[in-house]
Amino acid sequence: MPQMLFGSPELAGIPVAYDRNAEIYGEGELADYVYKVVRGAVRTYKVLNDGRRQINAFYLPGDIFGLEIGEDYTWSAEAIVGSDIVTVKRSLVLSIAERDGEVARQLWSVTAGELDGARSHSLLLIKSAQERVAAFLLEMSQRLADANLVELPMGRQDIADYLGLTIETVSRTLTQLASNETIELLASRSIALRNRSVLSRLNG
Amino acid sequence: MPQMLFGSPELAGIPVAYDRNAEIYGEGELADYVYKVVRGAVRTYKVLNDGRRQINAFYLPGDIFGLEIGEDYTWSAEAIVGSDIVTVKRSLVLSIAERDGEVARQLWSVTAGELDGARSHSLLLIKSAQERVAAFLLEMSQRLADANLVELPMGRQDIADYLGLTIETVSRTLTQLASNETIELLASRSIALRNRSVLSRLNG
DNA sequence: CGATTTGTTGACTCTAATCAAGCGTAGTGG
DNA sequence: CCACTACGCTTGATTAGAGTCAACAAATCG
Repeated sequence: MPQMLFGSPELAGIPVAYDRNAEIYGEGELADYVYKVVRGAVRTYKVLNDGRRQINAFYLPGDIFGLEIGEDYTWSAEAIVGSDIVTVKRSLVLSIAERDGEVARQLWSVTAGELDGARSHSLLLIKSAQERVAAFLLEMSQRLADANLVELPMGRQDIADYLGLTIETVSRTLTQLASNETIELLASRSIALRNRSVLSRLNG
Repeated sequence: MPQMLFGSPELAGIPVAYDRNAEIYGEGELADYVYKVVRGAVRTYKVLNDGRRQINAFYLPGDIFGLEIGEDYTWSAEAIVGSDIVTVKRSLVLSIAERDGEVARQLWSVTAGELDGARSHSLLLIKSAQERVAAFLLEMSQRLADANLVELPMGRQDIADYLGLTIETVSRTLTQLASNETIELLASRSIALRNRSVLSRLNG
Protein backbone atom coordinates (compact mmCIF):
# COMPACT_ATOMS: atom_id res chain seq x y z
CA MET A 1 0.00 0.00 0.00
CA PRO A 2 2.23 2.81 -1.16
CA GLN A 3 -0.72 5.16 -0.77
CA MET A 4 -0.06 5.02 2.96
CA LEU A 5 2.91 7.23 2.29
CA PHE A 6 0.42 10.03 1.85
CA GLY A 7 -2.11 8.57 4.24
CA SER A 8 -0.50 9.31 7.57
CA PRO A 9 -1.74 12.45 9.33
CA GLU A 10 1.86 13.63 9.40
CA LEU A 11 1.92 13.68 5.61
CA ALA A 12 -1.57 14.89 4.81
CA GLY A 13 -1.26 17.73 2.32
CA ILE A 14 -3.69 20.09 0.65
CA PRO A 15 -4.31 19.33 -3.03
CA VAL A 16 -3.07 21.96 -5.45
CA ALA A 17 -4.91 22.57 -8.74
CA TYR A 18 -2.92 22.54 -11.99
CA ASP A 19 -4.30 23.73 -15.32
CA ARG A 20 -4.17 21.66 -18.50
CA ASN A 21 -0.56 21.57 -19.78
CA ALA A 22 0.80 23.26 -16.65
CA GLU A 23 4.34 22.22 -15.73
CA ILE A 24 4.63 20.50 -12.36
CA TYR A 25 8.40 20.22 -12.39
CA GLY A 26 11.18 20.26 -14.95
CA GLU A 27 14.00 17.83 -15.65
CA GLY A 28 17.09 18.87 -13.71
CA GLU A 29 15.26 20.82 -11.01
CA LEU A 30 15.81 20.02 -7.35
CA ALA A 31 13.59 17.05 -6.44
CA ASP A 32 12.23 18.55 -3.24
CA TYR A 33 8.73 17.13 -3.44
CA VAL A 34 6.88 13.89 -4.00
CA TYR A 35 3.45 14.05 -5.65
CA LYS A 36 0.22 12.13 -5.68
CA VAL A 37 -2.57 12.57 -8.22
CA VAL A 38 -5.99 13.15 -6.66
CA ARG A 39 -7.90 14.13 -9.80
CA GLY A 40 -6.82 14.40 -13.44
CA ALA A 41 -3.77 12.98 -15.18
CA VAL A 42 -0.05 13.68 -15.45
CA ARG A 43 2.64 12.86 -18.02
CA THR A 44 6.37 12.61 -17.37
CA TYR A 45 8.58 13.09 -20.41
CA LYS A 46 11.88 14.06 -21.95
CA VAL A 47 12.54 16.04 -25.10
CA LEU A 48 15.50 14.82 -27.17
CA ASN A 49 17.87 17.33 -28.73
CA ASP A 50 16.20 16.96 -32.14
CA GLY A 51 12.78 17.78 -30.73
CA ARG A 52 11.32 14.27 -30.43
CA ARG A 53 9.48 13.84 -27.17
CA GLN A 54 9.22 10.60 -25.24
CA ILE A 55 6.54 10.19 -22.65
CA ASN A 56 7.79 7.93 -19.91
CA ALA A 57 4.58 7.35 -17.98
CA PHE A 58 1.04 8.52 -17.35
CA TYR A 59 -0.10 8.99 -13.76
CA LEU A 60 -3.76 8.70 -12.85
CA PRO A 61 -5.69 9.32 -9.61
CA GLY A 62 -4.07 7.42 -6.76
CA ASP A 63 -0.65 7.27 -8.43
CA ILE A 64 2.50 8.64 -6.82
CA PHE A 65 5.15 10.31 -8.97
CA GLY A 66 8.26 12.44 -8.68
CA LEU A 67 9.98 10.24 -6.08
CA GLU A 68 13.69 10.44 -6.81
CA ILE A 69 16.57 8.82 -4.98
CA GLY A 70 19.02 11.38 -6.38
CA GLU A 71 18.98 15.14 -5.94
CA ASP A 72 17.21 16.16 -9.14
CA TYR A 73 14.20 15.22 -11.20
CA THR A 74 15.34 13.16 -14.17
CA TRP A 75 12.17 13.80 -16.19
CA SER A 76 9.72 16.70 -16.57
CA ALA A 77 6.11 16.47 -15.42
CA GLU A 78 3.00 18.21 -16.76
CA ALA A 79 -0.71 18.03 -16.08
CA ILE A 80 -2.50 16.52 -19.09
CA VAL A 81 -5.88 17.92 -18.05
CA GLY A 82 -6.90 20.10 -15.12
CA SER A 83 -5.66 18.13 -12.11
CA ASP A 84 -5.55 18.20 -8.32
CA ILE A 85 -2.25 17.02 -6.88
CA VAL A 86 -1.04 16.54 -3.30
CA THR A 87 2.56 17.26 -2.42
CA VAL A 88 4.84 16.20 0.42
CA LYS A 89 8.38 17.29 1.13
CA ARG A 90 10.84 14.61 0.16
CA SER A 91 13.11 15.44 3.10
CA LEU A 92 10.20 14.77 5.44
CA VAL A 93 9.45 11.38 3.89
CA LEU A 94 13.12 10.44 3.97
CA SER A 95 13.54 11.36 7.61
CA ILE A 96 10.48 9.34 8.56
CA ALA A 97 11.84 6.40 6.58
CA GLU A 98 15.03 6.51 8.60
CA ARG A 99 13.26 5.63 11.82
CA ASP A 100 10.27 3.74 10.37
CA GLY A 101 11.12 0.56 8.47
CA GLU A 102 7.59 0.29 7.13
CA VAL A 103 7.82 3.69 5.43
CA ALA A 104 11.28 2.78 4.11
CA ARG A 105 9.78 -0.32 2.57
CA GLN A 106 7.02 1.73 1.01
CA LEU A 107 9.54 4.04 -0.64
CA TRP A 108 11.26 1.00 -2.06
CA SER A 109 7.93 -0.34 -3.17
CA VAL A 110 7.01 2.83 -5.07
CA THR A 111 10.33 2.70 -6.92
CA ALA A 112 9.89 -1.02 -7.64
CA GLY A 113 6.44 -0.28 -9.08
CA GLU A 114 7.96 2.34 -11.37
CA LEU A 115 10.58 -0.21 -12.38
CA ASP A 116 7.90 -2.70 -13.41
CA GLY A 117 6.22 0.02 -15.41
CA ALA A 118 9.44 1.05 -17.13
CA ARG A 119 10.25 -2.54 -18.05
CA SER A 120 6.79 -3.17 -19.47
CA HIS A 121 7.22 0.03 -21.42
CA SER A 122 10.46 -1.28 -22.93
CA LEU A 123 8.72 -4.51 -23.87
CA LEU A 124 6.05 -2.44 -25.62
CA LEU A 125 8.54 -0.53 -27.70
CA ILE A 126 9.87 -3.57 -29.54
CA LYS A 127 6.42 -4.55 -30.78
CA SER A 128 4.42 -3.63 -33.90
CA ALA A 129 2.14 -0.60 -34.04
CA GLN A 130 -0.99 -2.75 -33.62
CA GLU A 131 0.46 -4.50 -30.61
CA ARG A 132 1.50 -1.24 -28.99
CA VAL A 133 -1.90 0.34 -29.41
CA ALA A 134 -3.65 -2.80 -28.15
CA ALA A 135 -1.40 -2.91 -25.09
CA PHE A 136 -2.04 0.77 -24.46
CA LEU A 137 -5.81 0.36 -24.59
CA LEU A 138 -5.73 -2.62 -22.24
CA GLU A 139 -3.44 -0.82 -19.82
CA MET A 140 -5.65 2.25 -19.76
CA SER A 141 -8.82 0.22 -19.42
CA GLN A 142 -7.38 -1.58 -16.43
CA ARG A 143 -6.00 1.51 -14.75
CA LEU A 144 -9.00 3.76 -15.33
CA ALA A 145 -11.91 1.57 -14.29
CA ASP A 146 -11.38 -1.86 -15.77
CA ALA A 147 -14.50 -1.36 -17.83
CA ASN A 148 -15.02 -1.74 -21.55
CA LEU A 149 -15.55 1.97 -21.95
CA VAL A 150 -12.25 3.81 -21.83
CA GLU A 151 -12.33 7.59 -21.41
CA LEU A 152 -8.83 8.72 -22.23
CA PRO A 153 -7.54 11.87 -20.58
CA MET A 154 -4.85 12.34 -23.24
CA GLY A 155 -4.84 13.21 -26.92
CA ARG A 156 -3.31 11.37 -29.88
CA GLN A 157 0.04 13.15 -29.66
CA ASP A 158 0.53 12.00 -26.08
CA ILE A 159 -0.38 8.45 -27.02
CA ALA A 160 2.02 8.57 -29.96
CA ASP A 161 4.89 9.87 -27.82
CA TYR A 162 4.24 7.21 -25.22
CA LEU A 163 4.15 4.39 -27.76
CA GLY A 164 7.06 5.63 -29.85
CA LEU A 165 4.85 6.06 -32.93
CA THR A 166 3.60 9.02 -34.94
CA ILE A 167 0.19 10.53 -34.41
CA GLU A 168 -0.81 9.33 -37.90
CA THR A 169 0.09 5.74 -37.14
CA VAL A 170 -1.85 5.81 -33.86
CA SER A 171 -4.87 7.23 -35.65
CA ARG A 172 -4.70 4.73 -38.50
CA THR A 173 -4.24 1.81 -36.12
CA LEU A 174 -7.29 2.84 -34.10
CA THR A 175 -9.43 3.14 -37.24
CA GLN A 176 -8.19 -0.26 -38.30
CA LEU A 177 -9.09 -1.83 -34.94
CA ALA A 178 -12.48 -0.16 -35.23
CA SER A 179 -13.10 -1.59 -38.70
CA ASN A 180 -12.27 -5.01 -37.16
CA GLU A 181 -15.01 -4.50 -34.59
CA THR A 182 -12.26 -4.91 -32.00
CA ILE A 183 -12.98 -1.46 -30.63
CA GLU A 184 -15.52 1.26 -31.25
CA LEU A 185 -14.58 4.93 -31.51
CA LEU A 186 -17.43 6.76 -29.77
CA ALA A 187 -15.47 9.99 -29.73
CA SER A 188 -11.77 10.54 -30.21
CA ARG A 189 -11.10 10.14 -26.51
CA SER A 190 -13.90 7.75 -25.75
CA ILE A 191 -13.23 4.21 -26.86
CA ALA A 192 -15.27 1.07 -26.26
CA LEU A 193 -13.41 -2.25 -26.15
CA ARG A 194 -15.63 -4.67 -28.07
CA ASN A 195 -13.32 -7.67 -28.28
CA ARG A 196 -10.86 -7.93 -25.45
CA SER A 197 -9.60 -11.35 -26.54
CA VAL A 198 -8.35 -9.93 -29.84
CA LEU A 199 -6.65 -7.12 -27.94
CA SER A 200 -5.12 -9.56 -25.47
CA ARG A 201 -3.86 -11.76 -28.26
CA LEU A 202 -2.20 -8.74 -29.85
CA ASN A 203 -0.76 -7.91 -26.46
CA GLY A 204 1.14 -11.23 -26.45
CA MET B 1 27.52 1.97 -2.47
CA PRO B 2 25.18 -0.88 -3.23
CA GLN B 3 28.20 -3.20 -3.30
CA MET B 4 28.20 -2.98 0.49
CA LEU B 5 25.14 -5.19 0.41
CA PHE B 6 27.52 -8.00 -0.39
CA GLY B 7 30.42 -6.50 1.50
CA SER B 8 29.46 -7.22 5.09
CA PRO B 9 31.02 -10.34 6.61
CA GLU B 10 27.51 -11.56 7.31
CA LEU B 11 26.76 -11.60 3.60
CA ALA B 12 30.08 -12.81 2.24
CA GLY B 13 29.29 -15.67 -0.11
CA ILE B 14 31.39 -18.07 -2.12
CA PRO B 15 31.33 -17.37 -5.86
CA VAL B 16 29.67 -20.04 -7.97
CA ALA B 17 30.88 -20.71 -11.51
CA TYR B 18 28.33 -20.72 -14.35
CA ASP B 19 29.09 -21.96 -17.85
CA ARG B 20 28.39 -19.96 -20.98
CA ASN B 21 24.60 -19.90 -21.61
CA ALA B 22 23.83 -21.54 -18.25
CA GLU B 23 20.52 -20.49 -16.73
CA ILE B 24 20.85 -18.71 -13.40
CA TYR B 25 17.13 -18.44 -12.76
CA GLY B 26 13.93 -18.52 -14.77
CA GLU B 27 11.03 -16.10 -14.99
CA GLY B 28 8.34 -17.10 -12.51
CA GLU B 29 10.62 -19.00 -10.15
CA LEU B 30 10.75 -18.14 -6.47
CA ALA B 31 13.07 -15.16 -6.03
CA ASP B 32 15.02 -16.60 -3.11
CA TYR B 33 18.41 -15.19 -3.96
CA VAL B 34 20.12 -11.95 -4.91
CA TYR B 35 23.19 -12.14 -7.15
CA LYS B 36 26.37 -10.23 -7.80
CA VAL B 37 28.64 -10.69 -10.80
CA VAL B 38 32.29 -11.25 -9.85
CA ARG B 39 33.61 -12.30 -13.25
CA GLY B 40 31.89 -12.65 -16.63
CA ALA B 41 28.57 -11.23 -17.82
CA VAL B 42 24.86 -11.94 -17.41
CA ARG B 43 21.75 -11.15 -19.47
CA THR B 44 18.19 -10.90 -18.17
CA TYR B 45 15.47 -11.44 -20.75
CA LYS B 46 11.96 -12.44 -21.66
CA VAL B 47 10.74 -14.49 -24.60
CA LEU B 48 7.46 -13.30 -26.11
CA ASN B 49 4.84 -15.83 -27.18
CA ASP B 50 5.88 -15.54 -30.84
CA GLY B 51 9.49 -16.33 -30.06
CA ARG B 52 10.97 -12.83 -30.09
CA ARG B 53 13.38 -12.34 -27.22
CA GLN B 54 13.95 -9.06 -25.43
CA ILE B 55 17.07 -8.60 -23.36
CA ASN B 56 16.32 -6.28 -20.51
CA ALA B 57 19.82 -5.66 -19.19
CA PHE B 58 23.43 -6.81 -19.18
CA TYR B 59 25.21 -7.22 -15.85
CA LEU B 60 28.97 -6.91 -15.63
CA PRO B 61 31.45 -7.48 -12.77
CA GLY B 62 30.36 -5.53 -9.70
CA ASP B 63 26.70 -5.41 -10.74
CA ILE B 64 23.91 -6.76 -8.56
CA PHE B 65 20.91 -8.46 -10.18
CA GLY B 66 17.92 -10.60 -9.29
CA LEU B 67 16.69 -8.35 -6.47
CA GLU B 68 12.91 -8.54 -6.52
CA ILE B 69 10.39 -6.89 -4.24
CA GLY B 70 7.75 -9.48 -5.11
CA GLU B 71 7.88 -13.23 -4.60
CA ASP B 72 9.05 -14.32 -8.06
CA TYR B 73 11.62 -13.41 -10.63
CA THR B 74 9.96 -11.39 -13.39
CA TRP B 75 12.71 -12.09 -15.94
CA SER B 76 15.05 -14.98 -16.70
CA ALA B 77 18.81 -14.73 -16.22
CA GLU B 78 21.64 -16.51 -18.06
CA ALA B 79 25.41 -16.30 -18.06
CA ILE B 80 26.63 -14.84 -21.37
CA VAL B 81 30.14 -16.23 -20.92
CA GLY B 82 31.66 -18.35 -18.18
CA SER B 83 31.00 -16.32 -15.04
CA ASP B 84 31.57 -16.33 -11.30
CA ILE B 85 28.60 -15.13 -9.31
CA VAL B 86 28.05 -14.58 -5.60
CA THR B 87 24.69 -15.30 -4.07
CA VAL B 88 22.94 -14.19 -0.88
CA LYS B 89 19.58 -15.27 0.46
CA ARG B 90 16.99 -12.62 -0.11
CA SER B 91 15.29 -13.38 3.22
CA LEU B 92 18.59 -12.68 4.97
CA VAL B 93 19.04 -9.32 3.25
CA LEU B 94 15.44 -8.37 3.96
CA SER B 95 15.69 -9.23 7.64
CA ILE B 96 18.88 -7.19 7.98
CA ALA B 97 17.17 -4.28 6.21
CA GLU B 98 14.41 -4.36 8.79
CA ARG B 99 16.76 -3.44 11.60
CA ASP B 100 19.41 -1.58 9.59
CA GLY B 101 18.21 1.56 7.82
CA GLU B 102 21.42 1.82 5.85
CA VAL B 103 20.90 -1.61 4.28
CA ALA B 104 17.25 -0.73 3.61
CA ARG B 105 18.44 2.34 1.77
CA GLN B 106 20.86 0.27 -0.25
CA LEU B 107 18.09 -2.06 -1.36
CA TRP B 108 16.13 0.96 -2.49
CA SER B 109 19.22 2.29 -4.21
CA VAL B 110 19.78 -0.93 -6.19
CA THR B 111 16.18 -0.82 -7.41
CA ALA B 112 16.48 2.87 -8.26
CA GLY B 113 19.60 2.11 -10.30
CA GLU B 114 17.69 -0.54 -12.23
CA LEU B 115 14.93 1.99 -12.79
CA ASP B 116 17.38 4.47 -14.32
CA GLY B 117 18.67 1.71 -16.56
CA ALA B 118 15.19 0.64 -17.64
CA ARG B 119 14.22 4.22 -18.47
CA SER B 120 17.36 4.83 -20.50
CA HIS B 121 16.59 1.59 -22.28
CA SER B 122 13.12 2.87 -23.20
CA LEU B 123 14.65 6.07 -24.52
CA LEU B 124 16.96 3.96 -26.68
CA LEU B 125 14.14 2.02 -28.23
CA ILE B 126 12.49 5.02 -29.86
CA LYS B 127 15.66 5.95 -31.75
CA SER B 128 17.09 4.98 -35.14
CA ALA B 129 19.32 1.93 -35.59
CA GLN B 130 22.46 4.10 -35.80
CA GLU B 131 21.56 5.92 -32.62
CA ARG B 132 20.85 2.70 -30.76
CA VAL B 133 24.12 1.11 -31.75
CA ALA B 134 26.07 4.27 -30.91
CA ALA B 135 24.40 4.44 -27.49
CA PHE B 136 25.15 0.80 -26.90
CA LEU B 137 28.84 1.20 -27.69
CA LEU B 138 29.17 4.24 -25.45
CA GLU B 139 27.36 2.49 -22.61
CA MET B 140 29.55 -0.58 -22.88
CA SER B 141 32.73 1.45 -23.17
CA GLN B 142 31.84 3.32 -20.00
CA ARG B 143 30.79 0.27 -18.04
CA LEU B 144 33.64 -2.00 -19.09
CA ALA B 145 36.68 0.21 -18.66
CA ASP B 146 35.89 3.61 -20.07
CA ALA B 147 38.59 3.07 -22.65
CA ASN B 148 38.41 3.39 -26.42
CA LEU B 149 38.90 -0.33 -26.83
CA VAL B 150 35.66 -2.18 -26.07
CA GLU B 151 35.83 -5.96 -25.57
CA LEU B 152 32.24 -7.09 -25.75
CA PRO B 153 31.27 -10.21 -23.81
CA MET B 154 28.13 -10.72 -25.92
CA GLY B 155 27.47 -11.68 -29.51
CA ARG B 156 25.46 -9.92 -32.20
CA GLN B 157 22.20 -11.70 -31.38
CA ASP B 158 22.36 -10.48 -27.78
CA ILE B 159 23.07 -6.93 -28.94
CA ALA B 160 20.18 -7.12 -31.40
CA ASP B 161 17.75 -8.38 -28.77
CA TYR B 162 18.85 -5.66 -26.37
CA LEU B 163 18.48 -2.89 -28.95
CA GLY B 164 15.24 -4.18 -30.46
CA LEU B 165 16.88 -4.67 -33.88
CA THR B 166 17.73 -7.69 -36.01
CA ILE B 167 21.18 -9.17 -36.07
CA GLU B 168 21.55 -8.07 -39.71
CA THR B 169 20.79 -4.46 -38.89
CA VAL B 170 23.28 -4.46 -36.01
CA SER B 171 25.93 -5.93 -38.27
CA ARG B 172 25.26 -3.48 -41.11
CA THR B 173 25.23 -0.51 -38.74
CA LEU B 174 28.58 -1.50 -37.28
CA THR B 175 30.12 -1.87 -40.75
CA GLN B 176 28.69 1.51 -41.65
CA LEU B 177 30.18 3.15 -38.54
CA ALA B 178 33.47 1.48 -39.39
CA SER B 179 33.43 2.83 -42.95
CA ASN B 180 32.88 6.29 -41.36
CA GLU B 181 36.05 5.83 -39.31
CA THR B 182 33.82 6.31 -36.28
CA ILE B 183 34.79 2.89 -34.97
CA GLU B 184 37.17 0.13 -35.97
CA LEU B 185 36.20 -3.53 -35.97
CA LEU B 186 39.31 -5.32 -34.73
CA ALA B 187 37.40 -8.55 -34.26
CA SER B 188 33.69 -9.11 -34.08
CA ARG B 189 33.69 -8.61 -30.31
CA SER B 190 36.59 -6.21 -30.13
CA ILE B 191 35.71 -2.69 -31.19
CA ALA B 192 37.81 0.45 -31.02
CA LEU B 193 36.02 3.78 -30.67
CA ARG B 194 37.83 6.16 -33.00
CA ASN B 195 35.52 9.14 -32.87
CA ARG B 196 33.61 9.46 -29.65
CA SER B 197 32.17 12.86 -30.57
CA VAL B 198 30.35 11.36 -33.55
CA LEU B 199 29.03 8.59 -31.33
CA SER B 200 27.94 11.10 -28.69
CA ARG B 201 26.21 13.23 -31.26
CA LEU B 202 24.30 10.18 -32.45
CA ASN B 203 23.49 9.41 -28.85
CA GLY B 204 21.63 12.72 -28.55
C1' DC C 1 41.04 -30.57 -39.96
C1' DG C 2 36.20 -30.81 -40.88
C1' DA C 3 31.93 -29.31 -38.75
C1' DT C 4 29.14 -26.05 -36.70
C1' DT C 5 28.09 -21.76 -35.08
C1' DT C 6 28.45 -16.74 -35.66
C1' DG C 7 28.81 -12.80 -38.45
C1' DT C 8 28.58 -10.26 -42.94
C1' DT C 9 26.64 -8.91 -47.21
C1' DG C 10 23.11 -8.67 -50.93
C1' DA C 11 18.37 -8.35 -52.99
C1' DC C 12 13.94 -7.50 -52.01
C1' DT C 13 9.71 -6.50 -49.08
C1' DC C 14 6.97 -4.32 -45.83
C1' DT C 15 5.83 -1.37 -42.02
C1' DA C 16 5.66 2.95 -40.24
C1' DA C 17 7.34 7.83 -41.20
C1' DT C 18 6.77 11.80 -43.85
C1' DC C 19 4.42 15.17 -46.47
C1' DA C 20 0.09 16.97 -47.61
C1' DA C 21 -4.76 17.69 -47.68
C1' DG C 22 -9.25 17.62 -45.70
C1' DC C 23 -12.77 16.90 -41.95
C1' DG C 24 -15.14 17.87 -37.58
C1' DT C 25 -15.79 20.02 -33.41
C1' DA C 26 -15.32 23.77 -30.17
C1' DG C 27 -14.73 28.31 -29.33
C1' DT C 28 -15.02 33.50 -30.86
C1' DG C 29 -16.88 37.56 -32.46
C1' DG C 30 -19.89 40.00 -35.57
C1' DC D 1 -27.47 32.65 -34.44
C1' DC D 2 -24.26 31.98 -37.79
C1' DA D 3 -19.81 32.66 -40.22
C1' DC D 4 -14.96 32.37 -39.04
C1' DT D 5 -11.12 30.45 -37.05
C1' DA D 6 -8.27 27.18 -34.63
C1' DC D 7 -7.13 22.88 -33.19
C1' DG D 8 -7.18 17.96 -33.04
C1' DC D 9 -7.89 14.09 -35.69
C1' DT D 10 -8.26 11.35 -39.89
C1' DT D 11 -7.10 9.94 -44.47
C1' DG D 12 -4.27 9.61 -48.74
C1' DA D 13 0.10 9.24 -51.49
C1' DT D 14 4.74 8.54 -51.30
C1' DT D 15 9.28 7.56 -49.14
C1' DA D 16 12.67 5.76 -46.07
C1' DG D 17 14.48 2.54 -42.98
C1' DA D 18 14.62 -1.73 -40.94
C1' DG D 19 13.03 -6.62 -41.57
C1' DT D 20 13.17 -10.87 -44.17
C1' DC D 21 15.11 -14.34 -46.93
C1' DA D 22 19.19 -16.17 -48.80
C1' DA D 23 23.96 -16.97 -49.66
C1' DC D 24 28.44 -16.83 -48.18
C1' DA D 25 32.62 -15.87 -45.12
C1' DA D 26 34.95 -16.26 -40.81
C1' DA D 27 35.71 -17.84 -36.44
C1' DT D 28 35.40 -21.45 -33.00
C1' DC D 29 35.16 -26.01 -31.41
C1' DG D 30 35.51 -30.81 -31.11
